[in-house]
Amino acid sequence: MARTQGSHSEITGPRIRAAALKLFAAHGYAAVSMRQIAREVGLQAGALYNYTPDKQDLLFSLMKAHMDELLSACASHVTSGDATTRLKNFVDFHIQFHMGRADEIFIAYMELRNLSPENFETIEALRRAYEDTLGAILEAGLAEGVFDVPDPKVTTRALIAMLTGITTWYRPDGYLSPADVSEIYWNMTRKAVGV
Amino acid sequence: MARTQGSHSEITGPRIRAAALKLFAAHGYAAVSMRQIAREVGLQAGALYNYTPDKQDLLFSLMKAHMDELLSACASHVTSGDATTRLKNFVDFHIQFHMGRADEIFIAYMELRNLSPENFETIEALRRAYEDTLGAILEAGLAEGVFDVPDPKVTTRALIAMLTGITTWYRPDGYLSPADVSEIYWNMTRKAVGV
DNA sequence: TCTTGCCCTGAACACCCGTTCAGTTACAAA
DNA sequence: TTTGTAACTGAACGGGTGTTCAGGGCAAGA
Repeated sequence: MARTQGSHSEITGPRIRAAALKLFAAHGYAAVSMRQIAREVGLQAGALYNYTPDKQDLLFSLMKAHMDELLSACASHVTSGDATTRLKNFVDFHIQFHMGRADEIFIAYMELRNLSPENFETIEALRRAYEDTLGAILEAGLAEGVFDVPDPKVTTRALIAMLTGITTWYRPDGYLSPADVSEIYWNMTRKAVGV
Repeated sequence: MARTQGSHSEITGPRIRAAALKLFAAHGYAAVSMRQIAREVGLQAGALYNYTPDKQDLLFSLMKAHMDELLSACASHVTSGDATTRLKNFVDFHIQFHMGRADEIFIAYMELRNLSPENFETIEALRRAYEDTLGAILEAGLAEGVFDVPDPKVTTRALIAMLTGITTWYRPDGYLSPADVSEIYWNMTRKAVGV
């Protein structure tokens, strides 16, 4: 046997990425083998190398794609308005974006240490860019004189940690709708920055 | 060669645990081999099995010890007083306790998925117990009528995520002292619960 | 219909894994 | 000084690792 019936790169490629994402999130990058990923897709391990140069790059490209999507989606949702409006937009966006992407978030935060130094630097820069959009909102609120924030950098990290924590406990079949969660977290955020 | 000079279980045991803690935190449980841990301590891999039945138990006992210490220290620091006082005590305690234990915190949150199901349940129960101490404080504040918290369970998770996030960015050689951090986070917490 | 090349298999490469154990040595108690 | 045992070595076990590659089957274009 060699090439199998109905094999197409435009189908197999995404299936490999989806399987890798799921398995990395469930068991961790180091604990998942290329053979496991291949089995999940119904291939032999060697076939994966038609789609990725190596395992490291598979992880990196998943993380990079996630961060790129995050940044561009953020840029289009959190645009103009006064600082308070933009803060609310940011909170709503962050929650909505993260809620449906538990696996991606898990990997983006947990597997940083399994990236090669250069790859780490790339992802880290994107993460900082995302943090900076919130940081800029807090600075703007300070300039407008509406926020009460002693240290915008620290507050940024505190808020992002708080908001991202949602992914660790939220379940769609729980008693809270996404809108409920958004409201609770927006109120905490709002009060924390003194609005 | 066999037994080496100055070899003592009361010395080697803690050294193995310290090495495992450091390496697990740096590279992840799955990515660290028993041979790496042994090399760090200056032993052969086989010698580790005088101190742990297997690798899984080494991880579990590190996490268990951390959680036990956390709970007992918390119980002795956050005792009596009104809800606001206990909340401040909790925040101060959490920050102070977590600041010097970056490796332990990292493992306790990141390596849960590498625990066997029974071990996971044990650690998870301890984590819930810790969360419940904060939850009880929020409930007490509600009962006293001093906190403005719509959902104590969600607020608990939000606050703990926010506070624990400190370990991901705080560096002792930075521009902020532990007291500075405590003050910033206490103010955010205080305002978030409406005091 | 024939040919080109993409997609995949299956075997192999060299190496690392957790764990076990017979054997050896340093030390403490008698 | 002798003896018992705790502490450790070094080799071995079966199996898994990421990755490469020659070769073969399938589908699309000429």
